[in-house]
Amino acid sequence: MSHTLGIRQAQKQKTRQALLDAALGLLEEQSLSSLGLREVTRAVGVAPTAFYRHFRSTADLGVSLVEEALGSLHPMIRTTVSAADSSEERIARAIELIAGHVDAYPAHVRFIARERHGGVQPVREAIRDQLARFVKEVKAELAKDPVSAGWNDDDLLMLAHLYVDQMLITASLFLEALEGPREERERVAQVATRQMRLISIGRHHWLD
Amino acid sequence: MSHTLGIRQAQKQKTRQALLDAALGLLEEQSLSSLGLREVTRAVGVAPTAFYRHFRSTADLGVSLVEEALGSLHPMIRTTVSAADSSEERIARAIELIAGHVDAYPAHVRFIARERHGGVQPVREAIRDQLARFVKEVKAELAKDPVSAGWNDDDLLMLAHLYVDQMLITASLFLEALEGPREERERVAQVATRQMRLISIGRHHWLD
DNA sequence: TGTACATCAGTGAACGCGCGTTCACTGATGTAC
DNA sequence: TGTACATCAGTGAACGCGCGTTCACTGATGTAC
Repeated sequence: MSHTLGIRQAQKQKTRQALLDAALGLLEEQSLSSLGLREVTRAVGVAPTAFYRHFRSTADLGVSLVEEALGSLHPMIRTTVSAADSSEERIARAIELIAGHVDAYPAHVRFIARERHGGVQPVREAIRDQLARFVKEVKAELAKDPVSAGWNDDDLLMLAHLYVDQMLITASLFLEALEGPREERERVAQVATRQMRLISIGRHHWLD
Repeated sequence: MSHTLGIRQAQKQKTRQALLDAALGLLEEQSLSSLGLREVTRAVGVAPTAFYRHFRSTADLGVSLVEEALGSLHPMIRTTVSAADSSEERIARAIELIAGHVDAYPAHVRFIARERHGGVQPVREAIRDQLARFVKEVKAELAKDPVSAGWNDDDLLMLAHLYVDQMLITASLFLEALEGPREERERVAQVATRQMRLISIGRHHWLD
């Protein structure tokens, strides 16, 4: 059987996760730079001082949230991009995948969109590092694609950036549409699909 | 001669502008949702209560900053986009224009990037409204361009969004590069140029 | 031009409040024998 | 298995501090005559 954590360790992890979850909830209506340690512990139902058993500061908690929000996304990004070009059907699948992720983890998506350019430096850096990894991985996927034959490194990097930024923009638009009517959601999907299509066309004629 | 403000009105405007400038400075290292009214008045050298003679709250001040940062940008955007397609030279000019604006008004650019998805709803809405105006204006410019002959409304809208988002992304990258070495700045310009080129290619083959 | 009154941008004291951080603590869990 | 000691996640009181907001005020500027 697999290794089981001791009772103490298990309880500690549970409290830590409760702090992360509570913070994520509170961050729907404010930025990390105004999030108070006491707010978070109050939401969880522990003493303010318990916070320090898990994080040095709210900035530190923010860095952990970045890992939680983006860390597990790498495999998904890879497969999405490797299938993101060529056929119309593949573009549609990629858009649906983004929409589905926003539906499943709206608070995480909001957090990343908000703090990417937010007021807390270590968190900005953590996000920037994760996005740089995405760009690198997307670039590697693109390099494998026959469509990229003859492309140089700078061109691949440029396209990888374009795809990653496009995904973030689309995710953020789907997020805004969550609170609107159903048709808003479809408008976003339609615009995003056309943009992907235009990028795909540009890609195929790049070396003309 | 032009109408001159009374001494009282002139002094009031001067204080108001000092509050806006001080806030913009303080916002380089934090988000609006954590900006304190007392911080701002302290930086200007007036009593905290003076703040209320000009703004209801820091959120209100933020909305004024949005107007200051984006309100005067519409003519620039229009001309940039109407010249943004077709030749390589025109793309280069557009990129230079963005780089120049970031150099001239880094704090304004940072503020918009930060608060576009930030924690203060009225400010997010003010930015969203201004960007929607940009999209509308860009779309109108694109419609005039011979390259857009035969394009339907949705396609024009999609491309207008793509251009506006691309400008914001590029501006935000130039901003980050301001603190780095000279070569970083040129790397950003190079990537942005190639992306504009790819979009331009996609645009020309859209109706193939 | 001079006078008397109105306006109003900025003042300064006062308030109650929640903040981050410190500290010595408690008691359940873990470990050595 | 039982016992004695160590660990350490979470507690609760206490601290000094800066916050947003209120209020009655002052005195320079504006206006009416």
